[in-house]
This record gives sequence, structure tokens and C-alpha cells, in this order.
Amino acid sequence: MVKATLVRNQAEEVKALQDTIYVIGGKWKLPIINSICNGNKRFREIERSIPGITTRMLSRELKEMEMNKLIKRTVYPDSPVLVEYESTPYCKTFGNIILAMIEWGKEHKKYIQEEA
Amino acid sequence: MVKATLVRNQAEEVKALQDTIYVIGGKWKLPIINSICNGNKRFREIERSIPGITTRMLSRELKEMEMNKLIKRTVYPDSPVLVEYESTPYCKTFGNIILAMIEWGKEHKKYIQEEA
DNA sequence: GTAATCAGTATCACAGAGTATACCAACTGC
DNA sequence: GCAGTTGGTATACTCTGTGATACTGATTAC
Repeated sequence: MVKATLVRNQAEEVKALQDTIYVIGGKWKLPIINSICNGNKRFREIERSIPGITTRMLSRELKEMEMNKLIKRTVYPDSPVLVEYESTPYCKTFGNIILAMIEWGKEHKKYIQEEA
Repeated sequence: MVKATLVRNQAEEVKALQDTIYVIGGKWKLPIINSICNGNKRFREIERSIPGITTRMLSRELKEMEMNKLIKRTVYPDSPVLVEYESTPYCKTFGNIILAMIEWGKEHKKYIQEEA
């Protein structure tokens, strides 16, 4: 009975976890968030700030992240059409997890290297 | 100059992040951690507890996670050879991140559905 | 007129993640 | 003897993520 209360919603929690991993997973999402939070707003600007990324990947990831409301895309339809990307306040709710993951990643590297 | 101190180690932090994502990424690692933390120890036991996983995937992921020291594999070479998997204390250092990701995942689902 | 920049899209190709299915040797139970 | 379990491995396949390259139409710069 104790166990029953401890393991409640297990399946649901795994799903939530997989959702989260899905949203920020892949090779480029975090670098993109990072770039935008660093002040880059324009497509080519972001592209240049992330070594190795292709326009195709950047385009796809930006779309997905916009759908997930991690970033906002604004078009200024003046003479030369201008597009700006920015991180949403919602994106920042992920900030603590990102920091925790950074710390864990650093420790993990040490840990694996030491004990190897 | 202020900026210089704010954006220090950016590349390194992105790498640490990607390391972390790599370690727990993919479709099955979190469900496996979850299953083991829930008390499942034997291979077939874990397999049965995760709907949809194949023996091949479980085998592969367990090996990788053992290499990354997230789990420990113990063989008891008695008459019928017995193998037990358990989460390491190190695995538990990831616990808070997992909890945070679960919460974020749940909130994210709500958020996306509401505003859609 | 030519080159360059902007914000992308289109097409093709490839490796790796994941799936499906069958199989193995050792042992237990009946 | 035969079926079933255990802890996996082997083989073959699909399918998604990622990469490489080229291209577009509008604009500006020289």
C-alpha cells in the first residue's frame, strides 16, 4: 500500500519526461536558445553564431521551437523584410533546469574521466 | 567588458549541456532509470515493466548506462546465473533534474494545449 | 550590371536510432 | 522428454535526424 502511493502516476511521469526531452532534445535546440538568449535576433546572425549548423537545421528547429513557444518570431514587413527572434519568458522557466544540466554535465565529464 | 564576463565559457556550457542530453537522451533511458528506481532488478523484469521496449534496445541502453555509471550490473554465478541491475548513488544525483523535467513537461503540456 | 545580404526552401544522401523477429545455452518444472 | 524462463545476441529492416548543396526573390551596395 505504501508502494502504491509511491509509484502512482509512473507512466504519466515518464511521458512528461519524454515530452521535456523531446522539446529540448536533438543537437541544436540548446545552442539556439543559448544564442538567442545571448542577444542574437536575426536568422543569419544566429546561424553565424552557431558553428556547424546549417540553414536547413536552423530553420527547422526555429519553427519547432516557435510551435513550442520557446521563442517568438516577429516579422517587420518594411522595405527589406526584417525578421526577429527572441526568447519568451516561458523559455526562461527552463533556465534552472538548463543550469542544473550544465552543472551535471560538467561533473559527469569529470566523474567518467576520473573513474575510467 | 560586462558582457565579456557574462558570456564567458558559453561554448563550454553548451557542450556540458549536450553531454547531459546525450547521457539521458533517446527514447528509453529515462523509462529505464525510472523502472530500476522503482525496484525492478532483473532483465526480463525491467523489460516487462516498460511497454514497447525490445530486448535489443534494453540490452544496448543498459550497457551504455553502465558505462556511464548510472547503473550497476551484478552477476551472481550461482546455479542459474542471476543478473541484477541497480541504480547507483551517482544516478540519484540526477534525481532533482528528473523531477524538474517531469514538472516542466507537465506544465508544458498544459501550456501548449491551452494556448493552442 | 554584378555581387552580396536577407530569410529562408528544395532536393538528395547518409548514418544511426529504433523495430521485428528469430535464435542461443543453461536451467527449472512437470 | 517438452515447455518455459533467464539473459541476452544476430540479422535484417525502417525511419528519422542530420548534413551537403543548390537555389529563390527581394533588396542594397558598388
